[in-house]
Amino acid sequence: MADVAERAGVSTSTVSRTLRGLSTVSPEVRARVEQAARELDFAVSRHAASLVTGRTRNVAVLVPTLSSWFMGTALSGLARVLRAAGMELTVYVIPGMAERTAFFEHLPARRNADALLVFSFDLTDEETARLDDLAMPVVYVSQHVDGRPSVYVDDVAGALHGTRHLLNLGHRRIAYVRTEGACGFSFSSQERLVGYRQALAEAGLPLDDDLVVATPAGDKRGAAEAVGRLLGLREPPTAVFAEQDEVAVAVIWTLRATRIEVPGQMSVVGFDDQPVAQWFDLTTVAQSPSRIGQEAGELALSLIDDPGAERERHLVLPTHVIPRTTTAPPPAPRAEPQLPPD
Amino acid sequence: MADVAERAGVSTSTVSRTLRGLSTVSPEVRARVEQAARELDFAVSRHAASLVTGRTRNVAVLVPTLSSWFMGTALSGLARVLRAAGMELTVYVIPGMAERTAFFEHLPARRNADALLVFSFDLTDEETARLDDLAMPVVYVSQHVDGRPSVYVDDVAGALHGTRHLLNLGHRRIAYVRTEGACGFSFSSQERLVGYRQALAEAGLPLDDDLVVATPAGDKRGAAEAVGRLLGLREPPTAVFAEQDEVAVAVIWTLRATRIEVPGQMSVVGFDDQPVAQWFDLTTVAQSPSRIGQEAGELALSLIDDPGAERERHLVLPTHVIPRTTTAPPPAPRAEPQLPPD
DNA sequence: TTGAAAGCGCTAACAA
DNA sequence: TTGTTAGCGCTTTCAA
Repeated sequence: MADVAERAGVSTSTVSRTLRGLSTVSPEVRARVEQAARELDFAVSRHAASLVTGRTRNVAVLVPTLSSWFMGTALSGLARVLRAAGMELTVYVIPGMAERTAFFEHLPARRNADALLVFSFDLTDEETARLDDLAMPVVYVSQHVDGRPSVYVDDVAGALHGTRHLLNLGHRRIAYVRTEGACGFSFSSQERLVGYRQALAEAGLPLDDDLVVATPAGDKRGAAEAVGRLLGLREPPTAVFAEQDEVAVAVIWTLRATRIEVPGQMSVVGFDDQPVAQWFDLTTVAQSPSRIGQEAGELALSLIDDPGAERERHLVLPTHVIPRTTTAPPPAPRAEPQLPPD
Repeated sequence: MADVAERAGVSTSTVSRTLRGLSTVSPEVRARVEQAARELDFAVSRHAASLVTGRTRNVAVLVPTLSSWFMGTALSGLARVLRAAGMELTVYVIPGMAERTAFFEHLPARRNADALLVFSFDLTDEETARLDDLAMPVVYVSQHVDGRPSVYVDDVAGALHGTRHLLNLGHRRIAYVRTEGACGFSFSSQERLVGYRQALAEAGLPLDDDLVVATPAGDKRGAAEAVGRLLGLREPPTAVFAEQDEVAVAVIWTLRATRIEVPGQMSVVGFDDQPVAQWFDLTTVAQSPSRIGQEAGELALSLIDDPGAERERHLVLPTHVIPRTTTAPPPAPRAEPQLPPD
């Protein structure tokens, strides 16, 4: 910066003021400084700047992975609003327990970011408490933490509507396939199951635990086992509500391999509306991670500007059912022996 | 840090030495300092540290998007090696031309990162030159830039082997479906087409431009048009090599909707081995973005430590064909009128 | 093995 | 409107 100042024949303060766009610089001087900065390819050191301002112009995110549709899409949405605000994005990827422990022990984001967005973790109270004394706004995404700003999709309503869609088609035996082992995502998982149960209760149907099975996400083998359990029931389901599209697709795969027609003999509903849902023409509950990322980013920015505001703001985003071709009315019941035809 | 020093009854220099793991600290003092740091939840300000060391312990990446399988997986691999090295990861998402121009104009990474990884862009010479005087190592990923460190998959060989697989099955009319409009990814795109042509040339087959069609990635409609053009040829293909799995899936979708059997009447090969390839049981050329990310990260770290080394290192990663159920020998040719049977 | 002091590159308060 | 000066929180000589 001293170089720029010298070349423009001004002091470093003036260079600083010019480069930050402060209005207290005369046009001629501004022009000279900008010219000099361009010629010298000068870029302000954010480090030096934040040392004195205390603001880093950097937002940190904590994510379990980068390689999922949800995370990729959400972070793209977030990145857009941060870029527009001139903020940078630092990503902490915490795939397992060891890394998680290390992160919470050292909290490396401390003093190195202006805000932290925590995605899709099911935090312990202790971990939440650690984040509380981080001295920066923390926004919880895809989870709700009481008394802290959170952005999430209405999983309960989504599952409720998806299940209702099946009920409205006439299904009475509806299974729920949840994911297991997807530690960190268990939050949405719980909520969706609640919505499913709520729909059944509404319809006056009993909750049959045999109809709730689990499988690791995206695993053909596990899905086959889960479907196998359902098909082996005394009274098997005529429809399946899957916690995620990937699970729905695995279920459909298994059913088709067994020559069980979808939706002829079994209807399937997913949750997400990932690209794969289109390829399978899957009826699904759509959510918009990109919107989630965007809203979370905007909330974080507003908290940075005014740490008092919206401290307890919960933003609940909507979902909507997209009917496609994997749902239909249940097959006609088999002739029931005890009732003579006509 | 002053607080920690006071609490431990030492100078800030000693705290600094302790926290950086320097060996010139006596065990008792080290214990006291670590204790104090823990009690005060102290984390070093990277900003202040880098101001004096000149190293930021931060690696920047430039990516066109975060919401693709390739990027998500590659960045996960990269994040792993960076975390192990105690480096942080800053992501610049540059989805369009406007953002790209802005990035290259200001080069915000300058002085704010120790290295830059540029993913999947087809850079102009001018842009490359800009990056050259960034005063930090720049690693090019998924592209080769002469004389600069690059990490990429052997797209030519991949497409060559994929096409050969079709040739070996007996196919002679093989179409190539490329993506268009996916600006920034055009590099791999070109290379794969080269591999395809090479395979045909090897087999002594003519290059028929009618067999090369384009479609926007992941677009059902566009794929239908492209497939339509192929099916309308005087001599339609019996197999399709698709530049990416997503395109292959769209092609299969269209074919099946038209009651053209895959692989009975048309074989299809993809490139990537994304999860969707499994769901479609797609024969494909597999690459490992996670490995790419990892290697790129390691290369960047080594360049940071020793800017002289490996300055021109090109790391070319292998691919392999995964045969699944979308490829088979071509259908028996129709009876040819001019030859009497037997 | 430890401490004192200088200074990294910037911004902010104050003076001019 | 501009310049001078102090100091942000560290690391790094250099001296002890």
